[in-house]
Parts: sequence; structure tokens; C-alpha cells
Amino acid sequence: MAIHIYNSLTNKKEPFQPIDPDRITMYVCGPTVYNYIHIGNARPAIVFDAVRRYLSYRGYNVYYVSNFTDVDDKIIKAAQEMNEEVPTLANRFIDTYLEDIESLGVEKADLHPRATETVEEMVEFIEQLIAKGFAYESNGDVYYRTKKFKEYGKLSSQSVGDLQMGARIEIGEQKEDPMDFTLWKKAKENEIAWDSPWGEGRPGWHIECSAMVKKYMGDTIDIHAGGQDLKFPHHENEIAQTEALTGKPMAHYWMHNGYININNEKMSKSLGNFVLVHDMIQQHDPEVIRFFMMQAHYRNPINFDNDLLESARAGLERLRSTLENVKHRRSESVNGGSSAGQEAAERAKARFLEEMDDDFNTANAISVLFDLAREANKYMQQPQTSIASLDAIVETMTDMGSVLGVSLEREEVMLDEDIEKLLEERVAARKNKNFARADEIRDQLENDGILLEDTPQGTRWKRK
RNA sequence: GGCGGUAUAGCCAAGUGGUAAGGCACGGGUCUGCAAAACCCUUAUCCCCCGGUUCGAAUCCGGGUACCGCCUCCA
Repeated sequence: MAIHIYNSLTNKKEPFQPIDPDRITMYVCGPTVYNYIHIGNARPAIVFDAVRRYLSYRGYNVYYVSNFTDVDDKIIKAAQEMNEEVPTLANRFIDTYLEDIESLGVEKADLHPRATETVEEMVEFIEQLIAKGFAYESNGDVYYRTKKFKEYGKLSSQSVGDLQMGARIEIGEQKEDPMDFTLWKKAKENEIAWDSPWGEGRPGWHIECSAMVKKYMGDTIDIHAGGQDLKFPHHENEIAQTEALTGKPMAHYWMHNGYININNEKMSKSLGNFVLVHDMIQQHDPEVIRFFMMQAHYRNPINFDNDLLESARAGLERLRSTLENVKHRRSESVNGGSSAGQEAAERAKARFLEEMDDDFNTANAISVLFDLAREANKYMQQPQTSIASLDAIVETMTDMGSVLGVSLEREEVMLDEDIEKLLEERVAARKNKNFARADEIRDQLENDGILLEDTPQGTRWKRK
């Protein structure tokens, strides 16, 4: 089966047909950098990172671009409040953004263009829109003439007439129509600004993505992705700008991830009910956070709370523990022998591909991982295990984990000498059937956060 | 008001026509010196409600209810 992607433009799952099979172009709308990101902001970074990893795993060469909006009203406001220059503030939060998503297992994009590096292209873009009659200057501002673009609203399946009810004209704006949106914004005094044919000013939010995609990726790209809340107006406006200019579709597939809720309400900066990634990773293993997200389908909303994370942690722990046991068992295994483990691994891999091909169903992909873990554990109850089978299981589990961006390896932790000694003492005590002492040591180690497991292959330990 | 989404076990969550995945938690059992881990069994005669189509529906159609989101900055 070919990869199928749910396309927000058509509201259907469609077979994925790349423009150039040797180079997939994928653009994900990045953050406006004026603050630390919250976990909701991290969701698109994570889920589309998984999409990217899967496409690569399937043999595609993916050119992945994600922008930074490093100038806009919110940044200017934040910079004023903190008595900082706009670029200084933006740079600072670009750095923290990159750190935060890296900790969540997100690989860097091939390119992270910044709006302020693309102003020249934006100005040209706007000039051409004016020349084509899709934009007009008004008192130093430039607006997009929404009514002129006949397909306006096709992404969010809204008609211009319906949208009009909610549209507003801000004080000081002189739009022909309330639905028109800003392409170029005249600078106020002492504001960061660039020269343009319409005087000093700065670009509107929507034009940057259109200009950057065109500059770095071309007129039409394969996949354009972002959060659900960008569908309207942001992506709708991008389509209007780009397609009015080029006459070609901006992207073949539009993907939108669902929200993260807190107590069933959308997490957002304006509601104030957000959890910063920066804070969250102090309390939770970032891999657990990612694993938790991967257990839901990317288009569905997910609720966030500590109990749910704890449940995800327990599940991930089970997978890690299985993998570690399989590896450990290798030293006591034989060449040849039963290939049951190998067969289980092959079946799992086939199912994994099937699930991921179906619009990146990571929730089902993880269930495959759990099924394989069960089969692996069962297999290991056999008195004799084959090296080839164990290796196949390890490789398959590790690969599937890395496509999801979740490492199933347990961190290597060194034990200090005292603990080593206690372990040795306990082995001796058990040999001599001095179980009282053995249990005493076990309890003591548990207090130090070390859990012991006595297996037929010897005593094992792990961190709590 | 317009547009869109969601409703599946105690909790989380897949599943779009063929008779309910997976995880967490709970209970019983096996294994163990005892544990832990693991495995086995059990846990939704049923998928928000009411009609309809069909040999057959959680899945399709009609109607209703509830919750959420977008229509204004927002991942």
C-alpha cells in the first residue's frame, strides 16, 4: 500500500504522490519567537518530525523547512516591555525554542529561515501582487484584495460572505473591504522598520510564509503543515497570496494537527492555561512526553495531565524493559534454533508499515510495538533462544522507536562502588539462603532508587 | 448565525460495512525463597440517543443531545 495522507484541502485521505520522488518538499509553520513555547506549540514540531522521519524511513529524501517569525506585533510589544531590541529578544527565544524541541527528540530542519532575512523577497512579492491587481496600497499600508481571489476560503471551506461577519477593521486602517488582510504594515515611530516602495514599514504575518516557501522551495511544494488554528486565516491567506501570484497550487497536501487541551479546553497563550516545555521537561522525561503524544493520532485533540503522562511512562517502561531483557538474553542464546522471534519481528514490521502508511497512525504503530514486546517476552520463556531471533526483535523495536522519535534504549547508568559491593554481597547471601540479609539489601537499594530483578540469567537491576 | 471536529470499558485510545486493537489501572492464576519483571485468564453482548438502509453498521443515511474548536493574535 502506498502512503496515504489526510489532506485538509479536500478533507480526504489521498495517496501520496510526490512532485519529485527524489526530493520531497515539506514546510511546517514555525513559532513566533517572543516567549518560551508551551507544550501545545510543541505538538506540530513533534508530529511533523515523526512524519518526516517516516518519509525518510520509507526511502524518501525530505527537504524540511520550518520558519521563525522574528518580527511582528507581539515581538515588538515584548521587546518594549523587556526593554530589549527586537532582534536580541527574537534570537534569545529562537535559541530556547531549538533547545526545547531538541529535548523532545525533534531533529533540526534542513533550513530554518527567518522572516527578517526574507524582507526583500516579501517586498517583491507584494509589488507583483499589486501589479496583478490583488493588492493595493492605502496610506502606507498594503492590503490583499480578498474578493479578487475567487477561491478564497477553499481550505477552511468558508465562503467570503460568511467570514465577513466576523471581520473587523482596526482603527486607522483604510481597507476597501473588511476581509482584506495586511501585507505590509506602516511603521509607527521608533519601531523596527524596513524601506519599501510604500515607505518605512514591516511585513504582515501571512506574506512571510508565502515568500519563504517560494524563495527556498519553489512555487508548489508537496506538504504544508501546521496547527489547526493556522488553517484560517493564516494558511488561507498564504494560498491566496501564492496562488494569485503563480497561478499554481501552493501545496499538494495540507496537514493540520489537533490541539492540546488542559481540562478539555484548548491550551493557549491568550487563555493563560499553558504549560511551558521549558518547565515540563524538568518534571517529566521528555521521551515520555513524546511517547504520550505519539499514542494519539495527530489530528485528534489530546488532553494533558500528570496521570495520563504517568500512564504513558509505565507503558514506555514496559517496552524499554522488554528490549533490555532481549539484549541481555542474547549472551545465553544459540546460533540457529527456533526462528519464532524472527517471524514475529517480521510480522510486526509489516504491520508497522501498514499503520504508518495510513496517514501516520502512530497510535496503531505503537500498539504493534506492544504486541511485539509481548511476543518477545513469550519467546524468551522458551529454554533456548536463537541469536538471530533476538537480533531481529532488537532491530525491529529500535527502528520503530526511532521512526517515532522515541528511544527505547535505557540510559546506561553507572553504579558506584558501594552499590556494586552490596549487589555482590546479596548474590552471596542468596546462594547461602540467607534471605533475610538478601531482602534487607534489596530494600536498602530500593531506597536508593535501584530496583532488583532476580532472573534465571542472574540478578538484574534498574533505576526506579 | 456560518464552518468544522469529537462522543468507544474505571481512565487513555485505535477502529468507516463483516461481528469491538493497544496502553494504564483493577482482580484471579503461573513463575519466584519472598519479591520484581514476565506470561496466562478476567474486564464493553456492545461503541451518546432515536429512527432508517443492509443478509449484516460503532462504521452508511435522516433526526436529536452533549462537549470542543475556527470565524480576532494563537501550534
